[in-house]
Amino acid sequence: MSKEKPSIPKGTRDFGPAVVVKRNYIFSVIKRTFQKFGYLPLETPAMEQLSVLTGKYGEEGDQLMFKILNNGLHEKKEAEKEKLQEHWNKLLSQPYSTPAITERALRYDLTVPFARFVVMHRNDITFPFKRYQIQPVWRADRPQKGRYREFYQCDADVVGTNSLLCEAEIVQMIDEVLTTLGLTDFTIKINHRGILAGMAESIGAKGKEGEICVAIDKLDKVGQAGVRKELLEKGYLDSRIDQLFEILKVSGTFDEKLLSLANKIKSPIGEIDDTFELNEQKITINDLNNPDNITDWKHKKAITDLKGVETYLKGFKFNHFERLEFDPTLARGLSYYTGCIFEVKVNNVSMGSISGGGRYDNLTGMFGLPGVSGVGFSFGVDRIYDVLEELQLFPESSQVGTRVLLVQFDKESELYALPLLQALRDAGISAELYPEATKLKKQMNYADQKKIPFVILIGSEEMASGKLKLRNMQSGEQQDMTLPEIITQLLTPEA
RNA sequence: GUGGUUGUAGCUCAGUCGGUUAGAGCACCAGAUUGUGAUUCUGGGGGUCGUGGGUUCGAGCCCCAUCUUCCACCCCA
Repeated sequence: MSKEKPSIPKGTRDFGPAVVVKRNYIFSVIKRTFQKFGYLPLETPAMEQLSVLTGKYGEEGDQLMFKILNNGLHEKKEAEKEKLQEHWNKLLSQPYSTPAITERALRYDLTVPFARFVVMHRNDITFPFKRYQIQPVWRADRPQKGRYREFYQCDADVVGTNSLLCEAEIVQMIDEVLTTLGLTDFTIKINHRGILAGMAESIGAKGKEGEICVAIDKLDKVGQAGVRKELLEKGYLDSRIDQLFEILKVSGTFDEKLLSLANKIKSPIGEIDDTFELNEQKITINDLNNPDNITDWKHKKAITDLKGVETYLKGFKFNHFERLEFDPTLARGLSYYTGCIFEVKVNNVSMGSISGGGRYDNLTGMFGLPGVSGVGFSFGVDRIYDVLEELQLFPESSQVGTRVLLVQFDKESELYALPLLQALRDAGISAELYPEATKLKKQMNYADQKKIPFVILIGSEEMASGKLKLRNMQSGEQQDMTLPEIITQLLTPEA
């Protein structure tokens, strides 16, 4: 007999019945919306080949990946042991994984496996291909609030089209899901990798938008002073940082911000590229609507993409523009995004982003299928759950369960109850019979604990008369009724 | 990966300066009540004080290690 206390790995959780019911409610809202927009379900294995995943999420991602130890390692033949030892030493000496030790890993997100799927089945699927996927992913991150090592993502992605219609629909889906869940105060932030690249170039840091992004993404957290400090440490000059803040100083409506930024990043201030002609032409709102009028400038696409998304949304008569914010400081790290990027924040709750996504032009290219652009986003269910719990937004109706419990007294009443139980179930009422003829107190208590709203008592009197005793557990009222009457009553929605 | 934090009954937590047999509320079980839950009353069970070492005559309390929780970084859903 082991005295060992059972436990589960760090950052993982069990979900009890009450929690699963609520989680399923969230899943169902998300699924319904995805399907409404024409996305179909897909599932992929929990583990992928390590080679499929490595290098797709940057250095950090590679480190946070759960790698799977090859099986049979302890059974290797004597002759191979020395070689194996070598590999182990290599593995222990530095962050390096050898195929002799590990060649599989748990999936880190759903987008890369999806790209892998698309490439593998390129001949079987019709493009544009729209799929949604709701499965757990694993990251060896250190657990924190809203941060787990095993968590669910709900992805919707479409590959095989460049159309900004997809981006616009993503905004709509986010808005619809969160609104349906009862959330009202949230912000869908949108930005574009081209904006970030343009800002980097404008301060003479072409190609280094990575470290600039990491810094400015914290603007709302540590303020200008904090960002300045970080950039100074990275070797940027004060004057350059001033330029950066000047560019970021945008305000007003979506269009006003876009226009302001368009003029600020149209021409690099720093390290002038000889092949690039300084464009003094002032961009106007008209130019945004007819971008062909503008002579080409770097990162024009970022501006016209964002404008295009807005135009589609206006066409949809999207009426929640106050929730859509163009935020040039939004800098999502995932290394594969190339176009628009999204992030969603619920306001006035202590929780990071609950959704994010973006367009990626070269994910399938990494698997040998170039020229297939894709865009997608993901909901973090675990975080949405915490937010709904904090705001007490789970509806009572989302709590499903048994509606009526049959209480038995002895073998005779148990047998008598069986056809009744079946009839109730046939009528679509979730019903259960207490499986033992124990004391009434115990059976009633069971109904109470499970919050079963009705109990049917079947004793000798009831069997003799055919009138069953239906007890309302909330009010305590009971009345004698025939089975058809009971079924009618239970099917009537509560007033 | 860095810095901090937490762990005592199923749950939430007390536990004084290191000193006898570690407590409370809730929950659970039984009875009051052999055809009635939630309310009331009475009684009961339940602890290797996260784990492993150390200091001490003596450790829930002090020291070290380790695991876990939560938080801030890095990064991210």
